[in-house]
Amino acid sequence: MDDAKQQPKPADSLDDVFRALADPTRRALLDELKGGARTTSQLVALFPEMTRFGVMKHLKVLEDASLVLTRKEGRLRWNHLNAVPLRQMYERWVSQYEDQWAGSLLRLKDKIEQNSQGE
Amino acid sequence: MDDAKQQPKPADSLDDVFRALADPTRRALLDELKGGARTTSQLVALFPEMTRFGVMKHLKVLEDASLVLTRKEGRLRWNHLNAVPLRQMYERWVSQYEDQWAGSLLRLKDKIEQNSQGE
DNA sequence: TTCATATGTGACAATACAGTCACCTATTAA
DNA sequence: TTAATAGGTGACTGTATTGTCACATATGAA
Repeated sequence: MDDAKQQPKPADSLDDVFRALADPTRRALLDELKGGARTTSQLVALFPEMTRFGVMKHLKVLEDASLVLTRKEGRLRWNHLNAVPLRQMYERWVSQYEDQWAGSLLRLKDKIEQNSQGE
Repeated sequence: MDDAKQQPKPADSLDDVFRALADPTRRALLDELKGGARTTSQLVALFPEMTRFGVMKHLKVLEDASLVLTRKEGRLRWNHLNAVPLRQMYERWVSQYEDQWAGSLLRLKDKIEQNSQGE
């Protein structure tokens, strides 16, 4: 009876962030940016299996989600990783109390797998 | 020439987790589970805009991603939230050093928005 | 056993998304 | 100015995903 029946998705506040992270190519882009800022062309060169437009579209999705911040310098565009949305996403379900044990479990796991702390 | 040309996605290790979190309904399910374990029927009752099968399919995706752990008790299935994959996902891009400032920025943001720590 | 409740599953339709094409603008060097 | 490089965009197609149906299994109560 109400006309709001075709509402396709609830879409919470961090929707852009989650959708951006759903694609493995975009995650790989963030992996590259973790090492430092990159220009768009540098990123394109790192993904030869995809066209330039494909990479740029992914960058736009990441930028819309504020996961990537950009700064123009002449005709170059430097892409930076922004960790704040990642933190917000994480804290949505993990309170600072639970944080303790989740972090502990992971550190234990890492310790077991690495079995040494060199490097 | 090689027959491995149709590989559709890179798909890193946490792929299931990211894909599971991409859907707002699944995130809403996790929101409910943050308050404590729920049976499948309880969750179905909380989402009247979707069929039972829809909810169960989402639960299966979450379970495959280890974001939800289940325990059977008679004919009830209790669904629990598991925060470990969330932590892994977060730590992929945020080292423990960066963790400092990202967390600080967020706490600052919360402080500004709440403007009181009363609660 | 019989019935009701809670859960599990294969096949299907509508929609959303990833990736591509061709074409365009802006900055730098000669 | 001309040429080369870096970046930007609308429209299209194949595939993946979401949400639905009907049907099936398992546990608990009467």
